[in-house]
Amino acid sequence: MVPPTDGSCGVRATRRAAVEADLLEVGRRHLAEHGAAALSIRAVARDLGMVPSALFRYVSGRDELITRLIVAAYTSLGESVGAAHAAAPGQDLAARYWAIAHGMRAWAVAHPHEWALIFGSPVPHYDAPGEQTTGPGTIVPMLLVGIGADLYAAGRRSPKPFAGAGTLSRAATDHLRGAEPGRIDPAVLPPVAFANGITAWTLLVGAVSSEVFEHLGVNPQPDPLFEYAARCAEAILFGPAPARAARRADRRPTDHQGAP
Amino acid sequence: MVPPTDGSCGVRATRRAAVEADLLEVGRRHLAEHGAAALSIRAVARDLGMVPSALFRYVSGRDELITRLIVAAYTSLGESVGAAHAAAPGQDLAARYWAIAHGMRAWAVAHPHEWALIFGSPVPHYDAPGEQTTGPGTIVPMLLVGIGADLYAAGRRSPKPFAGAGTLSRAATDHLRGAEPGRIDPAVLPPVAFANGITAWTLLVGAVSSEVFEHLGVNPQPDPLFEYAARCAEAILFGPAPARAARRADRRPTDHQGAP
DNA sequence: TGTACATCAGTGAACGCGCGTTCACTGATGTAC
DNA sequence: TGTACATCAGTGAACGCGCGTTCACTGATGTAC
Repeated sequence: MVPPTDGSCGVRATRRAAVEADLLEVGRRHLAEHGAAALSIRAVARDLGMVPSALFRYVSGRDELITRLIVAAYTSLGESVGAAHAAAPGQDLAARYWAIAHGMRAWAVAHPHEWALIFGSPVPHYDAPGEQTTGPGTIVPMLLVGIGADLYAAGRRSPKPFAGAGTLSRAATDHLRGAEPGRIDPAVLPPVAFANGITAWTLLVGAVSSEVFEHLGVNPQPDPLFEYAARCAEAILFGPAPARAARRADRRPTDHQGAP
Repeated sequence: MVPPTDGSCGVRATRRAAVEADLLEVGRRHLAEHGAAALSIRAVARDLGMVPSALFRYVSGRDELITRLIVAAYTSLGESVGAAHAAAPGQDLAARYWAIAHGMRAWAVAHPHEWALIFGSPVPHYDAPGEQTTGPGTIVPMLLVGIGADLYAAGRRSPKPFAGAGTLSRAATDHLRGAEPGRIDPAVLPPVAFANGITAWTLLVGAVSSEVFEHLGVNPQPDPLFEYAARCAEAILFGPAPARAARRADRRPTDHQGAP
């Protein structure tokens, strides 16, 4: 038997990988149960059956644990929504949009505290390291912008809901566009398409947050409110086309509305 | 000199009122500096030059202090936006809308932690008493809905951006409409107008939160992005009218855009 | 006007708690020869 | 194959901290007679 010198297997490496996974898993559970501000190394260690100081073998401190959980949350959201988006037929831009909208909401309802971690107020006493979180954080908005780009590239619609949109500063969007170089070709993406994608994203995030955080009080029947907001976001992304939107709106309810 | 028996003046009443005011003021400052989760009775007492236990004469505990700050924040936002809204000419519905939109953003930028308190993730270990916060929390969205109602009452436009909007459940909106009985006459407010007001509100909150919480990273030039989102919200509220919106968009930048 | 009592604001000490992080240590796993 | 050493995971005690809340108390303010 050849002993592996790279440490990729062996008892130590295996155990370490297992503990690393457990650590994230338990961290996520604590997040879900107590929220981010209450996340404590000691409590996580307790649940792992370890002494608190042992965690410092895996994590440099509380902040790094939070950072990992933020990245994990963004990644989880991105994978979940990305899978739904990929399952939609590529040519049906509206279907791709609705896969994203409903995917976002479904993930948020299933992981409210993780949603709060990434879209709620910043965690106190924690400075987000932008370079680590910006990438995974832009996955979903870029999917929306991508739809706008495909729309534009196909020449099917020039997304110009507002004449004044041309004044939208490039500076305001370039740092986002540059977050994941190569994913979207700037040549086929006019600022207006970009702005529409981001604004649709903003409305969707707002609608989901409103529901998850109960901004409007406890809503006994949240489905119609979200569906309506999502339809407005669709109109923002695709440009104003009342006839098409109306047709879609009449078709949707049977497909997508939640339980009675 | 007639001694007042109602306790409305006198040394004690005067001092008590002063301390009550100081308490809220210091609480607000701590909120602004450290955030809601880190708000502590001991720290506030320190800043008031008091011993921690003294605060229990004014507040039953930490939760009540937070509740008061939440109500104060909602009220401050409502008064600030309400004043801007009232300053706009009543017949110019668009001007009223833009007063609200810019008022919200200005207040949020000036009070980011208070914005986070009411629109960010729920404060850990704190259960919001709905009955106290629902009222002040609906002031601003009701202003927007009010514009929709005026629009409808004036017969200037029937706000029906989506044919499917009729399916919007009354159940989902009635508990909101009932939050402040009498403020808006349900007879002149069809569900669609209500939904448009709430959705515009949702987008505005999302846009402001995106800026304040830096969801998209640090944006070096946030003005155009917000203006764009706000214009989309305007279209949601007023119904799709590209020509009018375009005219408005061309006029706005000089009136409303922020500092160069 | 004066006196006796009630109310109340604020003190200071103490309670038990959980927190993040450090440090020297033990014992198991891996490695070089 | 066997031995000596290095690496590393996890222990257990301890550090100093701030927290919310309680309690008996002092002294000032208000009130009734």
